[in-house]
Amino acid sequence: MTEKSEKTERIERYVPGPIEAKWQRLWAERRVAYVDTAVPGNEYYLLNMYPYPSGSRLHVGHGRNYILGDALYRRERMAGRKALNPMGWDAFGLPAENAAIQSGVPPREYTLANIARMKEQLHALGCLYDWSKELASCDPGYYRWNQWLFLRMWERGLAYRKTAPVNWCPGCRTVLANEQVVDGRCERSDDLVETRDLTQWFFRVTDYAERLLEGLDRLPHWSDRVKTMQRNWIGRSEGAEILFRVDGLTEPIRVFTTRPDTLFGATFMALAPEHPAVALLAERSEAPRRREIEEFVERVRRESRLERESEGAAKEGLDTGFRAVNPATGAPIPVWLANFVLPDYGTGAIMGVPAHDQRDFEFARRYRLTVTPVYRTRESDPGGAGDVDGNAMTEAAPHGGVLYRSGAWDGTPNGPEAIGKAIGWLEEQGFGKGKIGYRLRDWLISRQRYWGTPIPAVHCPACGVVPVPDADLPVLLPEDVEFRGVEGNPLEQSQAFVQTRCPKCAGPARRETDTMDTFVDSSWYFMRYCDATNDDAAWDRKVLAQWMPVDQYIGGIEHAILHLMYARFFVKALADMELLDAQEPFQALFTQGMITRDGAKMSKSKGNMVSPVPIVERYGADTARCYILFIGPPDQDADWSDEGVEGVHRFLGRLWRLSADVAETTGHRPLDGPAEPPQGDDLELLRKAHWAIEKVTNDMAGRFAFNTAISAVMELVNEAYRRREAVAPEALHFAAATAASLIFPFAPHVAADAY
RNA sequence: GCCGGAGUGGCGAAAUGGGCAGACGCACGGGACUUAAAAUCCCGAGGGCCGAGAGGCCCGUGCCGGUUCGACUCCGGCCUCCGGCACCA
Repeated sequence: MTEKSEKTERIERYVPGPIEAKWQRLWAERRVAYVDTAVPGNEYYLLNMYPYPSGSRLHVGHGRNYILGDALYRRERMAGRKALNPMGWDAFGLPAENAAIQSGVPPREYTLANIARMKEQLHALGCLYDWSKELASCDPGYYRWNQWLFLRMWERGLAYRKTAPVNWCPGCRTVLANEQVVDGRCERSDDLVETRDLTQWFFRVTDYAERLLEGLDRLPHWSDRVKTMQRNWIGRSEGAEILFRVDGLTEPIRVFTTRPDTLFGATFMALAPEHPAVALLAERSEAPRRREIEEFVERVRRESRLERESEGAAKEGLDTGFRAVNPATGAPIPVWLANFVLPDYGTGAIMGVPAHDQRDFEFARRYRLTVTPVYRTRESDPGGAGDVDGNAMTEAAPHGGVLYRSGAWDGTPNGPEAIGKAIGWLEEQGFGKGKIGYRLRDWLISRQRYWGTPIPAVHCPACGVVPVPDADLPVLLPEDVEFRGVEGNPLEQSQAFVQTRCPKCAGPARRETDTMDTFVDSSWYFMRYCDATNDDAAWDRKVLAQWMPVDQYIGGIEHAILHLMYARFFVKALADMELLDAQEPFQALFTQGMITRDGAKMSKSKGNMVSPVPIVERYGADTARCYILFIGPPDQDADWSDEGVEGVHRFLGRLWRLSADVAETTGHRPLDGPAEPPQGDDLELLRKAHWAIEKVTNDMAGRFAFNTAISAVMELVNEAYRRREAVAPEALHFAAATAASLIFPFAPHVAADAY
């Protein structure tokens, strides 16, 4: 081989493997990502949503998430920020338990094995984390504080038990939060969800409904999309609560309505079959009617959520025979049971105004109830003085026109004024008051499963439900449990766990066997990272004050409601307890788009997961990283195809060869020493370099337009490479150095090597 | 039904405080290097029409209108797709 071809050979061959191994080893050895969180100054807290280690393989969607985070993290480091980038594992949850049933491997073992493999893959992608702060929610050192925080919630009345109809998934044999029921089916197993009565633990999220809603206005760096989803979920509506006296009952029945102004048109009342007053009404009825009521209640409750809540479902009702009094007209109105009245919204009882509400109208027509319009418009009343015939209506009249048949409110135009008048009158007369209703319901956190944080409570026959004292934490998950997939919570098998002493009276007692929803674990893990090795407390408030809120949170849109709302609730509740100072957990949120495969979401069960590992093996981590960022704007969904990988790899090869060429001709590597100012025609290349600096800076700041940032560096490299024989070595030197710096956050290994 | 987002070449996509539409990349075509291949490099390309050629003309950012010297971008009205909520009183 001649000397020239040897040089050509060396320069033309970009072999990422050894380069990447070298830099990854150096970064790990030098612990470059380590941050002493107790020392203040120029902090930047970047966070990726911690992964659920359900399988051993990451897919390219995960990859996109972590690469995005790593790129931002490295940019902030380059800008001189003291950047914290921790990683951990959302390690509790049902799949590990199901795997145990199928394969006999204990959930802990299964989970730890998955964590080890996923960690390797993150490492192979060149993602840099401060592993000294690693946490796993299944570690007693973590869930101990989960239990501790639960006890604080309990002390404040924010954790409580109640018997309630709950969503029961027959497949998972556990209850689900409302949020985990999608289209009447279990979000995870897809089974039809049933309703069961169980005594369960709840967090009182509804106490924070208003603040969760208001807080959204102070989050300018969250997308409208996510904020809208949260607003819809909280579902605020203004209206009034009205008391209706019912013959035969001592207590009046409360009704929630957004249209108290139509009270004069309320011609019936309808209760949800689950309404507590229904039992009393049944009790006080004669035998045949009583049986009818009981049968109706039974029938509706047997319907699945899906059947009951689907729009086309027939409106079924039953006249209880009881009469309530319309407080405005003084007239008796019938009290019905109706399947369309939901037990857990408003008060579980409605006033029926068929003339002005389509649902009430349909119900009234079916059961021949009176329809009394109280608004008249010009169309329905051309003469201006006549009556609107309720019997002739074919659908509910839209709100409009002015009130009539409404006593002192007559003539008031439809709108806030009419509603205000009605509320004023109700309050004056003691018949009700203005009220704001929310769709949001309390968070059901009990799970009848093994692989979760045990709820630290003891059931004592003498003292009732007693909290486990802080000093006795953690309540450890027992190991003597077998997973056979039989009915019931596996935790109940462990006698050593279940049989205990009451912390209050020391008498024999039974330990609570419910575990916590894993969304509890993920509602505060970002705070634990800041003080991850603290054995005396969940965190030190002063340390936390330096790092919270998280500066930039990155994750999937699928967590737009559940996780993000619960985490916000935790921060607000714990701030009220003076355990921390932040009011919101995440200053800025970036939700990246999903990567689909032929339009379908990637999932283990569908078997359509694409792993980034083969790309790393074939082309190196830098190519994999740049390609995954290059496929499109990161906030947009993308359908996976690896057809463009070669192009990105060619680009990195050109950059590498360019810098090797510069080193060869100038005797330095591109970033060593200042170059002589280029002159003449070289200015064009210089200008291109400055253009790229500006473009990459703008694209990365706020916009997260990594695809166009990379394309700008491509342009710079292409131009420099094309003209490498024609321009002065100094100009080439400058262009190569600029390109290496700009590409560093995306392709750190090759860039570091070019330095 | 209410709310949010999107619609641009063969494909992924650029360009929005209004100013050359299609940067960058894939795939494609032509060429250089090579015995050959791989690798690498250079050139071409939205569609249509006219021209031997250099080149020229017309059309073109989901549809219809509007504002403007000028619109992918702003305004009005639709269509389609994606996502959230929904018998929520």
